[in-house]
Amino acid sequence: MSAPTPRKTMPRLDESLLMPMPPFSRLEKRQIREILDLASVRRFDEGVAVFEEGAPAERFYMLLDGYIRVMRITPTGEQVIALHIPSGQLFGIAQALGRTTYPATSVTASEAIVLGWPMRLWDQFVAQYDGFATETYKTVGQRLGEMNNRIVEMATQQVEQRVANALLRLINQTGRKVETGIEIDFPITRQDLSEMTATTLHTVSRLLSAWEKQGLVASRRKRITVTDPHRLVLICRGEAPPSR
Amino acid sequence: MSAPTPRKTMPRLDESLLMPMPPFSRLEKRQIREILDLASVRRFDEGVAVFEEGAPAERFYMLLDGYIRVMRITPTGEQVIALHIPSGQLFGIAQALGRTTYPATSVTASEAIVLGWPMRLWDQFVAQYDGFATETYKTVGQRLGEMNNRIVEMATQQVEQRVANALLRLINQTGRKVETGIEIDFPITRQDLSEMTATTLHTVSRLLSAWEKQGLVASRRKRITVTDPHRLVLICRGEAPPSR
DNA sequence: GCGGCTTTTTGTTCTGGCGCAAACTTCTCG
DNA sequence: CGAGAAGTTTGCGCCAGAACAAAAAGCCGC
Repeated sequence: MSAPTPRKTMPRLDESLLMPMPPFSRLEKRQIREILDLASVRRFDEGVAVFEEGAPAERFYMLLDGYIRVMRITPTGEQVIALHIPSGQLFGIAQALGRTTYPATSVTASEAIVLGWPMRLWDQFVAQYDGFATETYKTVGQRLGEMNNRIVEMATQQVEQRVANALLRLINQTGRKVETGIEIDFPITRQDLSEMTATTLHTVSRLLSAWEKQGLVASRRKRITVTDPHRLVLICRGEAPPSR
Repeated sequence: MSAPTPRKTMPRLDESLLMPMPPFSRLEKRQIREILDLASVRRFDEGVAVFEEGAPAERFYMLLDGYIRVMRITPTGEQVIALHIPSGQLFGIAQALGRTTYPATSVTASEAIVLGWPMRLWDQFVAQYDGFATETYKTVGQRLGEMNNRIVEMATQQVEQRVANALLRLINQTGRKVETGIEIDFPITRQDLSEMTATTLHTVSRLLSAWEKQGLVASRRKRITVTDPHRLVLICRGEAPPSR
């Protein structure tokens, strides 16, 4: 799996691309030019690994477009999805946390455009560019908080509430408005959802079917639209009767 | 609960106390003196909150002696223990992750001695003291990794394996060698263990009883000694027959 | 050494959701 | 357009572990 995507250095990226991204937002055009000139650009197909858990952390990345799925695989082959990263965020920033290997695998959840820099530039970026470190650690803090929430959820909530929570988080972070509601912006299977919520694809399928009957969600193959987020919130708080 | 412990500024701490702690290990005696002179020292009884989740993050801390339990409480009152911090580590370092409130509650798991500084000194420490930031983020990275592991564990392992894992982690990080094995260095109840592993105190009690019969652990009220870590490792890998 | 509190143990019942199995639907690609 | 692959739905039985219940053991202060 994960066929190596051919390196493809695109013509010349415009500075305006990086301007709105938090780690670079305080920089001047000139500085962003420098940074861009040091970067390599690659396009990845959906479902391809950018880097694998345990590999030496040789590069760090900025997701320009698409979505990244951060996952871990157990010795017995089970997969657990830790989180999804939307475009505009850095990832693979092991160095920032004193690590020399990647702690998890990053797979593209959709087609994606990725900037990459050699890890040795990290300290340089931190030292040279104002706000780079602060903004980066803010992101780390958010991810840490999210993981914390997941632990609490998994420890205290029922499957139904966890799945509702996962859906809400997905539409908040990666939702796209459509006529009928909010759609998750990348292809996602029942299996994926089950790997995010520590359950089975069967249970997720049953829940989604039930919700669809009640008009909370609509789904096609690999696509999920939340049509009534409000009632989903009630479910994830346990304030609605179980859907099965 | 958590009666306010009277502020007690101790006579004058010696620089050698802070020398071996990673965040300060690269500093000179003179610098450590400066840092110590800015700190307030407090002793906390067991089971007292140093700060509460959601409170404005006004200070950051270094645990000089004892153990800290980091926990979160759900709206319905259930408690989840996120991790234990041994002495020599910083905690309450919200600022480092761009937060303005504490993300969790810190309670002393034993009597504890704590140094504290106003949060406004954080940026100053980072800028002024070599290695302070690096070492701190290394700790953050470790905690993040640990939380990650817990998510994977909770998602893929059975209760028995999770409890075995929790015990092993405890004796690794906070174990003290005794004649019969390795004892967890602070008082810990079945209830606590269940809050670390997302189960009930009843199930933990049954497991510990079974293990005690098999000679893996020995326990008195609030004290647990692991007498055969090796076999516990087998259990947490699922390579041993279930103990019930 | 006695009363009350906290912690632990043990028994019994009950159920959420997993495991297994099989059919069905939707996409893809030659 | 037809075959195969990938993804989804649904039914059924079972069991790990929670919920409920109660008693026993250990600890503390007076």
